[in-house]
Amino acid sequence: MTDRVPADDPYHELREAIVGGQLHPNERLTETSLAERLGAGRTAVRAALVRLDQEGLITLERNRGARVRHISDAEALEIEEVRAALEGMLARRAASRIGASDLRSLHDVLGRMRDRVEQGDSIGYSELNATFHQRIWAAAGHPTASRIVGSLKSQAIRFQYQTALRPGRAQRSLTEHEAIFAALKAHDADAAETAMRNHLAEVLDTLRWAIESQHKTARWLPG
Amino acid sequence: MTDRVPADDPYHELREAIVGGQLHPNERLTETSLAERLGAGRTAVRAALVRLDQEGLITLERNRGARVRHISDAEALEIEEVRAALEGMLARRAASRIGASDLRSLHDVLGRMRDRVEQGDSIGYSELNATFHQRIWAAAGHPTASRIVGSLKSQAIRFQYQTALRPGRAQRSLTEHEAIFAALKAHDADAAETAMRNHLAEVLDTLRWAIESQHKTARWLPG
DNA sequence: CTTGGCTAGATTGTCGACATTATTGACGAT
DNA sequence: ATCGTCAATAATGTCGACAATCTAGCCAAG
Repeated sequence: MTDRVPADDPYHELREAIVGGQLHPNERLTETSLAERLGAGRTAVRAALVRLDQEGLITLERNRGARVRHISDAEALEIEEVRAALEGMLARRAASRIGASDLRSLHDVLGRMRDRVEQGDSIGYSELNATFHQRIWAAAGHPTASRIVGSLKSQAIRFQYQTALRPGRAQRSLTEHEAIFAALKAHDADAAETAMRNHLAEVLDTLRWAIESQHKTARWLPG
Repeated sequence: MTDRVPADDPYHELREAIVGGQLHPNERLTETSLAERLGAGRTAVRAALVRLDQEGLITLERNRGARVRHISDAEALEIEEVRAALEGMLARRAASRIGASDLRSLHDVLGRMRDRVEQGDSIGYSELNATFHQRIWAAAGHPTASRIVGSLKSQAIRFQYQTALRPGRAQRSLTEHEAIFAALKAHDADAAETAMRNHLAEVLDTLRWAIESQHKTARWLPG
């Protein structure tokens, strides 16, 4: 299998490396070494770095080079808040536009999520969770909001699995998703937005809890 | 007021030129001529173009150069929807955090808005309107959301004054802003979000109306 | 008169070299 | 021993030149 990368241009490769966790927060990125590793020229790497900076995945300081951006806990919470607002709107839109085939596909994902909960597979559940939300964005037919939400998601990727640590969270999360699905199936815009906002408010609370409990166990670890 | 330019680097200058309307939608941007006009090197111009592309203000096609991005009517409506969702959240946050001095400043802006309505000065009103909203973003203390909303605003700049064309709109807009202010002053988060969402729903409707009536008068003008 | 291919010009993409700026480590003063 | 200063080194910022690519206009064939 030839590692299917969206493209071999430095931008996408770097993006994958950051989002995929190969490059760690605060890690220094020197243009020449990146150019070497990616088999590209320094010019192309520079262009990629500018894009990633604008996208919020790295920070670019004049004459001081690039680092993988470290998203603070506070910032992660902010991102989650924005997601809540936008996904609430997307759910509302999706409720009135979603078609039968998208509903079936959502129902299928939901079923697989239920399996994962029963098997206690948190990682698998988190990934299906992401899929579930993405299907809703697609059904909403709102490129502008989807783009923004997608960008935010990759910034906060480091926190993706944190919420799964809380005991019993997966079970309740599943219930919340079922409520969202029901509202979408009924094409009830108000209910869909409410259900989505409720769900993401819970996620936000859980994230606060996860960050809090992390601070208790490891108070001054770098990271 | 001496048109305060953030810096003389090509990125900010180009940004100002696009947002300020000196460069028109779909206008071709050639690197050499830009470099000449800005007194900068082609390298710096290229970097600026990459940033502006990522920001959505221009489109950059490989080997085909850059153009000022044309925001379609549909896209403008999408942007306004996202703004509504985000500003609703920001108003909610602002309600619980806004201090006395920010409230005074908001009240002051509101007063000047009232003056403009009485004088029938639509342009002046629109600008104060923008100021009013920006003060709320600042009071919300939410950099992530503020950045996104600010970026969206500059993309949709072309539509800024469109809503002012509707007869009687300014008067009702003023009333809506007064409701927002009252909720903020009372530190009522729910009311603030509701008032802001109501307001932006009205703006969205008015924008739909403006676009509609424009299509009636000039059906196939390029643009 | 229209359509298709082709050439000339213009524009972008890439590379290498050099100037400018930060960082690191050694050295000497206190 | 600690701190401040300064040179050596490494990295970034900028420029110019050349290659690759697109665009516009011309010319011939149908």
